[in-house]
Amino acid sequence: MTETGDTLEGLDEDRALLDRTGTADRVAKILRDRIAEGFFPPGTQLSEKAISDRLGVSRNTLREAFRLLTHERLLVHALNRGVFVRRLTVEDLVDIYRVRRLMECAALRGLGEPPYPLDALEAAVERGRKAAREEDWRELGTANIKFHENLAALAGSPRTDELMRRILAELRLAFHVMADPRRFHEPYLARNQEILQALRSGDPAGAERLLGRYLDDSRSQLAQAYEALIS
Amino acid sequence: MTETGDTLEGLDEDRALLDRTGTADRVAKILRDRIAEGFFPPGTQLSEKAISDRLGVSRNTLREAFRLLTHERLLVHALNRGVFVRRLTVEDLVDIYRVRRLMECAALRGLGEPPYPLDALEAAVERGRKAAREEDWRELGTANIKFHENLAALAGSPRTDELMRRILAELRLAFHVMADPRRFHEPYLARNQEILQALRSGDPAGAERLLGRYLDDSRSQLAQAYEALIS
DNA sequence: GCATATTTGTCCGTATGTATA
DNA sequence: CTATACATACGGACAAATATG
Repeated sequence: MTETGDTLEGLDEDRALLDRTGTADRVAKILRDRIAEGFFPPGTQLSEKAISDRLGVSRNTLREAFRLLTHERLLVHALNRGVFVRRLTVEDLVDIYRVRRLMECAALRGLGEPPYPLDALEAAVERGRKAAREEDWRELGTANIKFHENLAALAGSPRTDELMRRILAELRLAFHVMADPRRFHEPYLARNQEILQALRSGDPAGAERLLGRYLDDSRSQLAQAYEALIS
Repeated sequence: MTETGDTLEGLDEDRALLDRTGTADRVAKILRDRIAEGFFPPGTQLSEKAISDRLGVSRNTLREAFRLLTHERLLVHALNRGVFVRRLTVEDLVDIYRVRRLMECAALRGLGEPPYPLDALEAAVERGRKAAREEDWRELGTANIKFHENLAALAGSPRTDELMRRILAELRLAFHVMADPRRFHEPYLARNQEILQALRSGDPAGAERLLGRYLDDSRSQLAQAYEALIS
């Protein structure tokens, strides 16, 4: 039985987007978005033939797209068996939070004198509040992630930005298999606000403390629920 | 079969997976090594036809290898023009050192109580001393890089390890275009030893201070020389 | 600016190897 | 063990873009 068969429906609309720039990159973007929104859940096999037929591109081109996403760790490649949407282990989760703590705290610690460019952080919080009002928990999760992406961006390093994008995209793989998204996203909106407030008042050290606790709590909660889920 | 036979059974599959790496991966490794050793200097165009002919693989396979290396930032891809060995800008250099400072210092700061697992660091220093004795400056540069790779590895995070490997491979692109490699590698051997000594004596904070100065000095020296070189 | 040769982008058909039912 | 489905890798084809004279 193939998990692929039933989940190919919406791809026809994406076909229209296949104009301009490199085909493989465009295909990768389509698949990346599908994975990010949970359309292809972790564990799904992505069949070369099924998808290349549906998207109207050759298998060679699709394979190039697969390579891209494999390097972004969204797919895993089993030799002679094909590619599958990554299934995170608990160890992966723990490591992702280890890196987040390293990078996000280091970004705050490296700040100079206030004021800081906090516009993007304000926007992310506002986006989260709107999502919470509308009870759109997936959107709230995305907004929270955006907040921390922009937090790390305070380091002012393109490579750090890319690393954070990658690692948070990975983390989203875990979000999509959680049963009760509200419980996993709503409490952290207020805590993001606290962090932002500390930064606004020129207290990066305090913000770093809050952030450290935030990450520890989030990791514990997620890892615990995740462990129960995949066992 | 004996009970021993049963417990060893699974290993056969692992062995099979080990030798059976795909052609594209093997090609990528060949090219990666060539680039790392400076055989293909930055700016070189890598022709699809020339290389696929020479290596005896099809163009499609070679292109997959190119994709891998492009994602490792060792190659750049110009649409309809081909792939070229990456040419670092001064901004790239500065950003690489920004990330190094972030990651390496954070790794030291996150250390718990001594003693620490310093074997790999000792080995890297020893390798550097040997290279210095033999006046093999390229090898000394490699040893210094290994030292810092293992320094970051103290964080105990697979993702951090991978990031450091990638970023230090990028940095090597700059090393290869430097005129006087001795001046750029020899002074730092002693400073690595100092850092190691601080760690041995259970003083990670001191090691972090030394490391910070090391990175600042190295960056300044490299960026300055590099700027003069590419202008 | 133009015409030509070269190189890349994309796709196809096929033979072979591999895993799974 | 066999059959089936799928991935791997190759070589060839043609269009499109680019470089060269």
